[in-house]
Amino acid sequence: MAKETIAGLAKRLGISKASVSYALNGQPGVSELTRRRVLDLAEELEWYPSSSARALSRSRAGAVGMVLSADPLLIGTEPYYMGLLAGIETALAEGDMALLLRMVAKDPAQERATYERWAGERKVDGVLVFDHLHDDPRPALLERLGLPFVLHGAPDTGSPPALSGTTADHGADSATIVHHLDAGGHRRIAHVSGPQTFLHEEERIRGVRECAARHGIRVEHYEADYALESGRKAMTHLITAGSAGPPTAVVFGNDLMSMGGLLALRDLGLRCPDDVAIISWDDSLHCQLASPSVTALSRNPGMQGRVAAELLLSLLDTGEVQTRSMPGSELVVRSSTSPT
Amino acid sequence: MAKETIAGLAKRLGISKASVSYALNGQPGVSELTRRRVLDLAEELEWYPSSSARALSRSRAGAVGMVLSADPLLIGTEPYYMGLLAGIETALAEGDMALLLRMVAKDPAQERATYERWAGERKVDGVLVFDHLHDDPRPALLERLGLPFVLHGAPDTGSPPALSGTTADHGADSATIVHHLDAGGHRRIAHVSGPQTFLHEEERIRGVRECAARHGIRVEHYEADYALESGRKAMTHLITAGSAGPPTAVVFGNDLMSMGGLLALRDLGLRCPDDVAIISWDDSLHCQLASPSVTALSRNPGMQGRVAAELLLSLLDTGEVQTRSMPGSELVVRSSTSPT
DNA sequence: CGTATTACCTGAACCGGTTCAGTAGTCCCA
DNA sequence: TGGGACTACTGAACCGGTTCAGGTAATACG
Repeated sequence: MAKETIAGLAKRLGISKASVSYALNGQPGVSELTRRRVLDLAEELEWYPSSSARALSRSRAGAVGMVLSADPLLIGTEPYYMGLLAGIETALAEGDMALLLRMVAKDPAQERATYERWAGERKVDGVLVFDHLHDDPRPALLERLGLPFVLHGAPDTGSPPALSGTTADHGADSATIVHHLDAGGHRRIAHVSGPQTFLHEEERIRGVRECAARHGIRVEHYEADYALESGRKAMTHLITAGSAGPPTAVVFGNDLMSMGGLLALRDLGLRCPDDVAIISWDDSLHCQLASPSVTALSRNPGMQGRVAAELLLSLLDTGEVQTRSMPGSELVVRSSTSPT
Repeated sequence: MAKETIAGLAKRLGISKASVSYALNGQPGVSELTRRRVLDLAEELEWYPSSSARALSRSRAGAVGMVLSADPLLIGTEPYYMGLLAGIETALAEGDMALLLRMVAKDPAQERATYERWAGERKVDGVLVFDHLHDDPRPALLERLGLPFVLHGAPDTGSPPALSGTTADHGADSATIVHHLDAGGHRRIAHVSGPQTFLHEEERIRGVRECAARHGIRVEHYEADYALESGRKAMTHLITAGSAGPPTAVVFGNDLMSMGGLLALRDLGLRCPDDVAIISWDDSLHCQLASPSVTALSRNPGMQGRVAAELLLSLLDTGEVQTRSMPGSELVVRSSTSPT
């Protein structure tokens, strides 16, 4: 229990520190016999190498960082993040990396300051970046800081890729959704997206617009901010601010907004799906529990986190910059688009 | 951008490493002039001290750990954890501590191994422990490992407290709930709790039983496991396995089980609250969105996390073992207990 | 005026690992 | 028999901070 050190182990075994180190790290330069003796002793003493000493001499922190930059309110209610986190942690644990988590209010300056600090202190070996923005300043910043990173939801920039990241086929997702609505006979739909500063929203908007055009469906776009209330407001606006007739179906950018939309319908005395159908771009327990239950695109956040983390690990390990596309999302059809 | 070191700064300024270190850490032994020069240069160069070097020489990791030990499925759906995390992170950030997060399946051996590893590697300065168990082996383990910890939901062990932790007044919470049901005229209620291995569940069960007895209310207890399905099963059992008449109100140990209960009622063709009222021991968006919306005890997980983290910080800082009781929970009355 | 005190500063040791250059010893083969 | 190659091992430097035990020089005191 007294804190042993490598020097201590060496003395006990009558060999040098160097040999102990080689033995522990599976490096050549020691006989099998010596290696066994070292490993056995380490186990017997329940000894582990000091992470800080190791980090110092290897100039490697043994940890990756992740800044969750969102409204504290949203963080607490958005199940997507938890799933993502779980996936990330699982992958990192397998690669023997620790996860440093930092939550900041939606404030670019704070996120930036965190990266600068982490890079300066060499506290993390790399970071996971989420929600790629239009003209995102973060890749350039991280590049300048020399901090390796993986961009979750990166643009597909051809090969070889310019930066490491995961890509999702938003066009295919859009098509899945629009096809489903088309099959349901909808001719006037609305798309309530998150902020267009997010690159993936831009792609989704385009995807929906183009696919709808091909099917001769009129689509109205409304920009909101992922919060429950903004979904409610969007729906109210779409129904009451009568442009050329209200939509018969509304696609929401996440589950919370979908819930808001549902509430708005109830307040307006309209029925879902009979009067207005609803689709959520994100599945979660909320969609299952709502009444009516909400048709949703299941994106498997756990898997996404896992893949992103694996990319980062291999980037740190081999320096290999690569992108990986997410497995296609699956549409879970529920009552909100199935007229009775 | 070239990675500066303390030696580099010292050379530039023509002074010794020691002086630079003293200046940076606000320690005596340098003139105000020198201190300013050092700080200015550090800022100009965007220099930060290497965390691993600092950790090594101070023998302090600058991080605290937290093991989230739960079903991956539950972690992803249970909003309580996210709120807790957000609170913890906020407090830690203010104290300049990093948060190391580790998620493991509900497996005591893995949690134990994580603590042993962290202690051995001196990777964290302390840990946050959640969900105090009956005969919890963790305090003794952490004591043996010499790892300071704060127990969230510790028993109130008089003064001076034996270990650092937060306490909640489960008796008062129980009373709040039972009073509300009593006022609603309920005479036969059921309490669907989480596993009794959790100390707080034990206290809740006792609290509900005793308070109900004082009011002449009959209470039936059912042990479940926090999952949606178990709530559903519990409700089904309570209604159909007719003991002396089904309850007119059911208290669920968390929000997920409450949702399950609601689903079961729907399946059984019963109406809430007219046939059976529901109260959740945990508030969340689910309770607000459900139809009917569910009366819930709001426990403010963010605040709880914050307090726990602050306790740990002060324990690490001053070594002071203390307990702090959580601000009382508040009952948010909604439709599920308000007959129309 | 001599000495004790203080303020400021420095060289060197230290934290606990990794790693490089170098030293024996062994084996092999011409 | 001698030398090249290989294996097993070691001492010491190094990573980048912190901290301790002095050492000046200036100031205070009797």
